[in-house]
Amino acid sequence: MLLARIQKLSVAIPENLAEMLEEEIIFGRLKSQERLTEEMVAARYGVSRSPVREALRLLERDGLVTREARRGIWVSPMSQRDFDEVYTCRIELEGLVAKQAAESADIEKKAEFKSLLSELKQAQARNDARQFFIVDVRGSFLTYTLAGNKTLTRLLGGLEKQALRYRYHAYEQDPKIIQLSLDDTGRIYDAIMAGDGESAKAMTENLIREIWQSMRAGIRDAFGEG
Amino acid sequence: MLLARIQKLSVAIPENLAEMLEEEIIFGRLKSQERLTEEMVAARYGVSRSPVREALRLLERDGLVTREARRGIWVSPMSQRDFDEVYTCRIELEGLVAKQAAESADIEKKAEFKSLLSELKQAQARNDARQFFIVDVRGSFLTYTLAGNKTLTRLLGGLEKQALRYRYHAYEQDPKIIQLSLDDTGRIYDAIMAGDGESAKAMTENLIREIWQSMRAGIRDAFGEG
DNA sequence: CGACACCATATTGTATACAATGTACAGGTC
DNA sequence: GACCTGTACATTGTATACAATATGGTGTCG
Repeated sequence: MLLARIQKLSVAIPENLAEMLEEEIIFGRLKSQERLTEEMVAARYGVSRSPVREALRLLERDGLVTREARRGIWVSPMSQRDFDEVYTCRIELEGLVAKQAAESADIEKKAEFKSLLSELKQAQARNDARQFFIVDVRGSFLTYTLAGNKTLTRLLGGLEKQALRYRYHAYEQDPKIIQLSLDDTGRIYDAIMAGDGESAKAMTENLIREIWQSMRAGIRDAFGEG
Repeated sequence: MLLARIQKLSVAIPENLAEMLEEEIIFGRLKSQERLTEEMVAARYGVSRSPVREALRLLERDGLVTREARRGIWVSPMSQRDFDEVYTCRIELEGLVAKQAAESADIEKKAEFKSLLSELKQAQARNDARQFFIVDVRGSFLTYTLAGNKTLTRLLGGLEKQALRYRYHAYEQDPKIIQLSLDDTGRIYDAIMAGDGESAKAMTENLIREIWQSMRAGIRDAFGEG
């Protein structure tokens, strides 16, 4: 509904289902560790279990649900440990993708960062967190596209969604979190547009590391160490 | 058959199918861009299309097959571009996992590297590339286990398999490639056992970078730039 | 009273039937 | 002769029926 739709206009049922469930999970309407039965999901969306199974496989791939053979499927638990895992990986991979994006020669695509940044500012000004996150994710995907590294995009796609769960939770508790990253994000976009790969990489790593550290205690209090 | 079996003794059909197909792809019995129809695979292994579909989803997750909606499924093409993608990601993530493994306090598990190293030497002495790769992969999974980072393991699982395709191909062309990494691998194992995370990380990054560079031209000649 | 075994039920796993769609080839038209 | 169109076929996508298994409760035996 939100993330994958940016990538392609696919109309396949499993992908659409997955997108909708993703959004439910990211924005907390499906809570951590809540159980999902195939039949329930199928009934709810008016389809059979076949496409539901495939959708759940996709969510499993992206770490949003956890499956135990013949036992069932649950929304993946959140914990400080999981949060740390996601963020240590993100530091490395987001840094790499920022560098590769900066090294791209696609001037026109790079220019899109300008409008994205103003959209981010608007969303921030209106305190519209949901819109902020949506635009932020579009920025991530633009970076991925520029980097032109399908493998890296595939890996980051999953991490991004897991990370967003934590970020949205943090926002709910303290809305000013979305202000934290705006200035740095702008500087990173500038470095990418300027073709300064090393700088984009370093700033991205720092930004993610900072967000990680600033959120860490709150995550532990909310979900435990894990 | 080879890789996943190390992780668990699962007997689920889709996982087993995926393992067997993985091995076929890694060792080149299923060639790059060869088409796979669900019915074909199902008939070959004597099961219905349902578990085959799930197995193919798993392979898709790990980048070994490429799916186009309603068009079909192919063994993922190999190319220098794809090779570069896999290796730039591996440098970051394998470095990270080596560091986190070194920081583990699980002495007993760490000791397993000793026997692994001697197994590697044996395989090398006998010029048994297949065995060498199998043991090497076990070393990777031991490292992943020590790191105790499920997210990172999930990400690397896929990359590892893609990388192994290229490594086995390179071996077929020039068997001495398996000697390249043995000494460095030993030093990395030592650093992990000694708890020297930064050193393990640096050496791992260097090793993978070296392997990458040394294989790059051969990959291009064999599969094109992509 | 506790523990173990057994059975009922809920849920996932697999097989199969049917639907939708993309591809290739044949035929016709300009 | 080239290009477009329509139809047959191959293949994936979805629905449904059935099988296997894990869970929870109940009853019985020690």
